[in-house]
Amino acid sequence: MGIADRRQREKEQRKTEIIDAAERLFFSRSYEDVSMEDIAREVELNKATIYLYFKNKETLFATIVLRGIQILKEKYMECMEKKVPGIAKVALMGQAYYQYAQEYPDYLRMIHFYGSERFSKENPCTAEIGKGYGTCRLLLRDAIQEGIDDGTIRADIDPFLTSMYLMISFMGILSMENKWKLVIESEGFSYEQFASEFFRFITPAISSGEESHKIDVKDFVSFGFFLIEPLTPEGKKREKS
Amino acid sequence: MGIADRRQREKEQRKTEIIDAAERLFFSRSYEDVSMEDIAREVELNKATIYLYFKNKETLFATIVLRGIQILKEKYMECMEKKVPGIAKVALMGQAYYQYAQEYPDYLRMIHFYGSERFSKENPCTAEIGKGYGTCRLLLRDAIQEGIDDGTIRADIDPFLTSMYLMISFMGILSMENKWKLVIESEGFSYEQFASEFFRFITPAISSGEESHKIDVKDFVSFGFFLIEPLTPEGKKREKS
DNA sequence: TTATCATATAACTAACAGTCATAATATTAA
DNA sequence: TTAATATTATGACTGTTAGTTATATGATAA
Repeated sequence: MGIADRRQREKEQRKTEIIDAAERLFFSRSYEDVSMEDIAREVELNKATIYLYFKNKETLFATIVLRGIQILKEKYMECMEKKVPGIAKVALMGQAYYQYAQEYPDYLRMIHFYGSERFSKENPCTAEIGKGYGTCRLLLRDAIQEGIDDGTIRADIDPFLTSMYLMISFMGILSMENKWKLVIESEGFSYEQFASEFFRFITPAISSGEESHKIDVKDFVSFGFFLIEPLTPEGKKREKS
Repeated sequence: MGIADRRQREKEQRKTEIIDAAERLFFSRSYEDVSMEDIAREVELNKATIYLYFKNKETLFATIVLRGIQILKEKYMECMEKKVPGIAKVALMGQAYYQYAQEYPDYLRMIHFYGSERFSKENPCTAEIGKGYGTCRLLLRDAIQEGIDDGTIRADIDPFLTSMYLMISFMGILSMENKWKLVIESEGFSYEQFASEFFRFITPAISSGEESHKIDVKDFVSFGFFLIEPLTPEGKKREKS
């Protein structure tokens, strides 16, 4: 069985080599600007060989997207394990998304591109990606439920709907590299401010508002909150004015 | 000058015919699934003729997107003219976006597709589209400012940032036709509930909370609020449970 | 040494965006 | 009316790319 094993290993390795090569190219250029020929050249194989390992270009792309989703999922799971009130877990998940966007901008770009209607084929990866993202949202929902139970999150919201709203907001706000970055900067805000201020904006929508459970944003800065830097009392930090 | 005038008119008309034909196709099929040949066949012209009127496929697509943006812009301007408190204008704009998504799902789909990184070329339409969307956001910002001034919106938020957050949320929530529709429905919610409940969720983040200015959501239902149907007191309307 | 099988490839097809030389048609000038 | 000119339309083309196929290579097993 040793030989068959080795061949299997070699096959997996080849596949990984192809993914790695494709990733290098997709990280630096757009989907349309990377041809299968380019990838073949990068991995030093014939184009047709790639088709022995991947059904098509979409599947190869999706495989890389899946890598990216797995990393995000792990970040979310870590948030859930923290021993903090529910609302803090929600905040941590917001921060996790932000950190992810900083650490893996290319994965995030690919994830969002894959989300566009251009891809919605029935390749097995798509289901896997959906499941990965779904897990993140479920973890967020669980965190919200915890917050409702421990009194830090208002009890009249639905955990599922709220997890959707927050997920969509996170995604929208942290999707667009260059899309609205220019608009934000032209108004005298930094991208960090834009992201961090969002949490201050959304907090009243989530928080139970109970004095006894009230959480000071500054508390969270200490353990790495969504807020990158403590806010001034009046909550404004415009650079120009 | 009559002849030159007529020729100009005829040229404009041809252009419109091409746009109309392309629109019919792009409404029913995706960008990639509509070829320039298809459009040529639809408008009964040679493919090369289309290139006399439009630089390329992207520009033709962008022209249709621009049509869609104009309609949205008009909706937003109407909201701004209403004689209601600032927070109500914000709500009306949320509702305008929802109504738009119901009335023109195909335009909305095209708008969002055009927003993906696939297009970011320097064709003049792109700038025009950006300006159109920008106008909507500016109107929303103005409504927020009005709300701060009249005391219905909390004064510690920045109108610009808040307009960005709300715009991104509206877009995210109303973008995805089928993307999360299945998820929502599998949880026993209707798409309408999903959209309307969002406003109830977000209100505490915007509202000044001043008792004297407090606005009852039911007040808005009467003049066509974002909320499609009055919510039950506990704010839950799950169909299954 | 030879048969078998998986892996790799060169050469191919089909589809599409965009171009160009040429043709058809309308306008102007004689 | 007719010839010259400008405008609009077209068939046939190029170049590129995703994906396929028939064939070759090389390792393993008999």
